[in-house]
Amino acid sequence: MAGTSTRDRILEVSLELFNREGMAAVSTHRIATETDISPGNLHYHFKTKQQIVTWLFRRFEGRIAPCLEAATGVSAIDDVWLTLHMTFEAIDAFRFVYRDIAFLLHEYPELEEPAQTLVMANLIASRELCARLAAAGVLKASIEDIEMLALQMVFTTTCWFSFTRLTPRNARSKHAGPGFAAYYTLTLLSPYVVGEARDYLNYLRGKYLG
Amino acid sequence: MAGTSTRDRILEVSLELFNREGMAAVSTHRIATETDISPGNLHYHFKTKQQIVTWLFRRFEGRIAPCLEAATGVSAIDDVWLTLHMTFEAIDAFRFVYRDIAFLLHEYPELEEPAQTLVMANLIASRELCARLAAAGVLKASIEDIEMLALQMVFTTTCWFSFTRLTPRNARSKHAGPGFAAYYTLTLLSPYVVGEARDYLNYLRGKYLG
DNA sequence: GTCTATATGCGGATAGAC
DNA sequence: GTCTATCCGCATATAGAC
Repeated sequence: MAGTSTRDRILEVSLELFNREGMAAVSTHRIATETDISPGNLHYHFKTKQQIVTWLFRRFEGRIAPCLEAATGVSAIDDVWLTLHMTFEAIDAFRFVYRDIAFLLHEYPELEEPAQTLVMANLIASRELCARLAAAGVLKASIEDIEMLALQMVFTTTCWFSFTRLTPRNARSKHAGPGFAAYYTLTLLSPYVVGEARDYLNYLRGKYLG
Repeated sequence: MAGTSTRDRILEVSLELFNREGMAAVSTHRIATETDISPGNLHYHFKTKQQIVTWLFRRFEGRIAPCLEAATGVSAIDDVWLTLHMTFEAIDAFRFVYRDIAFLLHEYPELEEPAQTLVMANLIASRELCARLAAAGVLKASIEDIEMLALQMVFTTTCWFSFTRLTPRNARSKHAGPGFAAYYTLTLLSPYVVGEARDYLNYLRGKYLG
């Protein structure tokens, strides 16, 4: 942590706390305390709590962008697995965003538009991903199938980690990581996968269900 | 509204406000005002805000229970559509529960166990539903397929309405209702549906994608 | 059961010294 | 840049009269 600016440390600590306890439950006093600075100093760097949230959201956008980029370049199932894993790791690192998204948007309405734009970008990328797989003969799916698959993928990437919060602790350890999330998403595609790509799916199935 | 007790009116107004603006954003003062009573009177009926939330949660459980019951009695696809529709209507009527579930559980940890129990009951019911469809020859799916399908159904029923908040307004009007939610869930089953049951799916597809 | 008035505390934000 | 001290407002919860 030495060498990093106070400003960065505030953002890091905030992210950590927001992820763990939720944005609503973490006060600015708390952030200051855990950063080992005074409330006044915190206010020097960020005039409002909203500014902290907004900065973190921008970082989230920056972290997700290359994942979506990668998604539009796939040509095989294991590419998909990789990009899904990347994406879920990014979302996991900023899980406070989708954790209670309704509250976040209610509190800071300015984030509604960028949040929706992000989801829309995700939808477009997912659609492209499915279309490419279909073109490559990995997927056998109609236009309508692809549309629904893309929607399923976006829904899953945005909401999965919120859902794991609702599964009992023992099951949660099994479902909580980005690995299972990626596997889960792949199973959405699996009924449409044809040819030797199935082998890869079966390999993953053994890994996550065995 | 005449004839209903003040206590019931408080619960109704709270539900309405919680659903619309989120539990965190609605104060007890606000509830009192909208119920046309004083804060003191509110406190006479419910000592704490938590008691209101807990009571509403119990009502939610009561509303969901028959839906899960119905789910375990299906034998054809249109039964599924009916029970899904029922379920989504129930969840929609109490959408504040899953709206920011992480916040709710953080604020009132006593609800964590009942909430997880509810999700688990939903999972068991979904599993049973899929198994019955498979036994009836409507679904062609392995044990592992059924396990994942059940998980997909639970995930969708609990998180779908939170997700719709993230789609832009024009798309939202299309996706927001219980009808589309039920259709979406059915498409998760559709790749496994065999025989004449497909006709029903195509009928629904025309209705929701056309 | 219902009211008015108020206690109490917390969270966001700020002032001003160093 | 960083601190201490503090203001302000809101939300929960309560007291006590009617």
